Amino acid sequence: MKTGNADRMVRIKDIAEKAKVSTGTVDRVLHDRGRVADDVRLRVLKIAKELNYKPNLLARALVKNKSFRLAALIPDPSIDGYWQSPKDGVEKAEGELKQYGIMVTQFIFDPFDANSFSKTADTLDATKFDGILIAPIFYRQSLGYFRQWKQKGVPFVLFNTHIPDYEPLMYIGQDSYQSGFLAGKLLHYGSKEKGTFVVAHIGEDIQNSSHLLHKEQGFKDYFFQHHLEKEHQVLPIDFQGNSSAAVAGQLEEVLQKNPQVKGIFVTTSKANMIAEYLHRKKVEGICLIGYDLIEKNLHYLENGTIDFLINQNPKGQGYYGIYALADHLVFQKKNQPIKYLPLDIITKENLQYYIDADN
Amino acid sequence: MKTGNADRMVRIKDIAEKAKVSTGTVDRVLHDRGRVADDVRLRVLKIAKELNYKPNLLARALVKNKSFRLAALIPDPSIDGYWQSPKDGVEKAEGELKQYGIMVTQFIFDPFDANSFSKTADTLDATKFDGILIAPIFYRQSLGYFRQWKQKGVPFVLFNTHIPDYEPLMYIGQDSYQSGFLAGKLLHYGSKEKGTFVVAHIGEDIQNSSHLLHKEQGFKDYFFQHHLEKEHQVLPIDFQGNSSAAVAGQLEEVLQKNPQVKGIFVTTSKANMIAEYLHRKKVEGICLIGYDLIEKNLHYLENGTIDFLINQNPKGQGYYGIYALADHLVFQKKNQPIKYLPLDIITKENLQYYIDADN
DNA sequence: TTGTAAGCGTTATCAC
DNA sequence: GTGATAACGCTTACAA
Repeated sequence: MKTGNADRMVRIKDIAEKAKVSTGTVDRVLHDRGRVADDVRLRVLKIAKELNYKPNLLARALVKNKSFRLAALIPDPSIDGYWQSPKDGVEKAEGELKQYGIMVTQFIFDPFDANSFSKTADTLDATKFDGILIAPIFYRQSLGYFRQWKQKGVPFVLFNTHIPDYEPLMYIGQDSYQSGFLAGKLLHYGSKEKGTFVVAHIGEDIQNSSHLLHKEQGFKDYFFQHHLEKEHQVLPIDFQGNSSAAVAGQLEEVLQKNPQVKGIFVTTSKANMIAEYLHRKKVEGICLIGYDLIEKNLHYLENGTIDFLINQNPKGQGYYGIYALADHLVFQKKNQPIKYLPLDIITKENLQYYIDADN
Repeated sequence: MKTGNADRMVRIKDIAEKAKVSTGTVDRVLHDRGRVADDVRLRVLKIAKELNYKPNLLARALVKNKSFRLAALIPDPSIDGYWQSPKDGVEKAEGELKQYGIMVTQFIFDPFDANSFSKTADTLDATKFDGILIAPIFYRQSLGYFRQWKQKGVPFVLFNTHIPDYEPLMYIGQDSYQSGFLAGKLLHYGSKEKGTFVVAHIGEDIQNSSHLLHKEQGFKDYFFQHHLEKEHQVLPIDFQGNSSAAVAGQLEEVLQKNPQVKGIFVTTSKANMIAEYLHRKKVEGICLIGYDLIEKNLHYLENGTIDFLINQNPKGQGYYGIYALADHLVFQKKNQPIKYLPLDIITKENLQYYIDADN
């Protein structure tokens, strides 16, 4: 039977009394604001440590009572529905943090247009914000802004895509390579006999999207590390075009040439396009794995055409992103530099717990 | 481009001014403390609503500065390692909430001894606590305490096992039935040819553990609902005894009698006992699914003997349990009555994200 | 029935 | 360099 430490919280006042100085002095020491004699400084520091002083975040936030303006640069969900979730997460966090003075302004750009990204980022006057959350899906274009923000001392948090240059306050998101590796496991588990697995890249500029290649590499490495290259051929394919019809045409051809295809791993959130074909043609015996719990995918997950979806908790990315900034600004907690969100394996049977309102 | 609402938070003082009364009166109205004229009451209420007043939780918690004593009734992790995680979760939450005056006293009992449970619960003087978190794994024995606590007005939160009688403040945990259903899916996906699936109950008094039966039922229903009863036989077995040796002996017999066993679903956290046998005997072609990320299971997950573990986020159960009480007591937020935690599917390849320090 | 004022722990602004 | 003191928004004695 263990009891939590019952002693009252140590306050600045306690330190002050013990050090025979005023609270103001203690505060200056604790915050390194200078203008304090060296011996006093050391004494206060020592006592603070002895007493294991922990600031009362409540009181701090209360007195600061400053409002913080955050900017969130998010791709347009009406163009790519995937981004609805991070947006929801941002708004959820905003709602919860409003009482701490957090206000979020959203800057929405076209995820398929690097220009739109730049233009939107240009309208964001960094001097007007205390922190920035951004999905830097265009690497080259992002760098310049990072440099500016760093210079101006505006902290920024990355989500979805990691760009370590210029040291963001934090990165929140996925481990692409490992998710591909996981997809390898899931397809192999479901289809152990000899066969071919297709890695389908759909509707993205592969050259500019290194995370898709990471996924592919992880997938290949699964079979490589398990010495399965002989039995299981991996066949990466770039599907051109963004319509179901275009994908269907190319897929038909692939399947004709490779009748021994046992599984398909879609590296983007477009698994529904493959599923549409498989379902319509009543193709059996091909396992299908994709990413992301978007509406269209869920439909095929529920009717059994898609076996698994790997979920990157996109809502959580937006949510924790805003929280990371708030923790930094309001509570002055320090953040870990990287937070990888779990690779959730979603199937029809456990889906409900991942789309519940408050996740 | 959408901007968060910029207006300053409405304070009690604002309402008071508008209603031409003092803050004290507003406070009394808002907290239903009576002693206030009816017309004033209505006026204040109306204005509060108009202004969309939301109390500043920070300030409230700060001034209350009351310490809350919570009791946590948890099974002994040194007897069943599973309980280490909820215990960790409780302690993590305690650490974070200490500054809000939350103190937790742990009451540890033997999970295999209903008597120990009762004795431990007896030592818990409910009048000394402001809230109770409990894993009520003994149904009959729990009821009496619930009744007492309800009577004394001490809020209690359940985790791991749901007992809706006497309306706990909240239940946090798993959906047993659905997890069995999920296990059915996973085994079937990995082994589609004709065969037998064993449902293994290990080391628990089945009659007293209705959740094990719920798991079994969910598992069976998966095959039933997919019209697979003809191809896939489900064979429930109660393994007697708690040692690996005992389990191995019984398992050997089962496998001899049923050479067509394609998968085993262990309804407890003891999958490692089955795995130990399969691994030692180098049995191939049997998929194995169990519960819970305990040390022994992880070993066999990592060497590939266990294919999947279903994780109920046990740490989260302890963590959210304490938080639920804190939200209620400190912040006076209202809780939802049930929080089902996701059924996480864990495999070797995504394990790392679920055992990371801060999950 | 209502108003006033002290105080929660921290920060920030003064005056010394 | 240092110490007093007023705020932040809310609760709660206590006074009126």
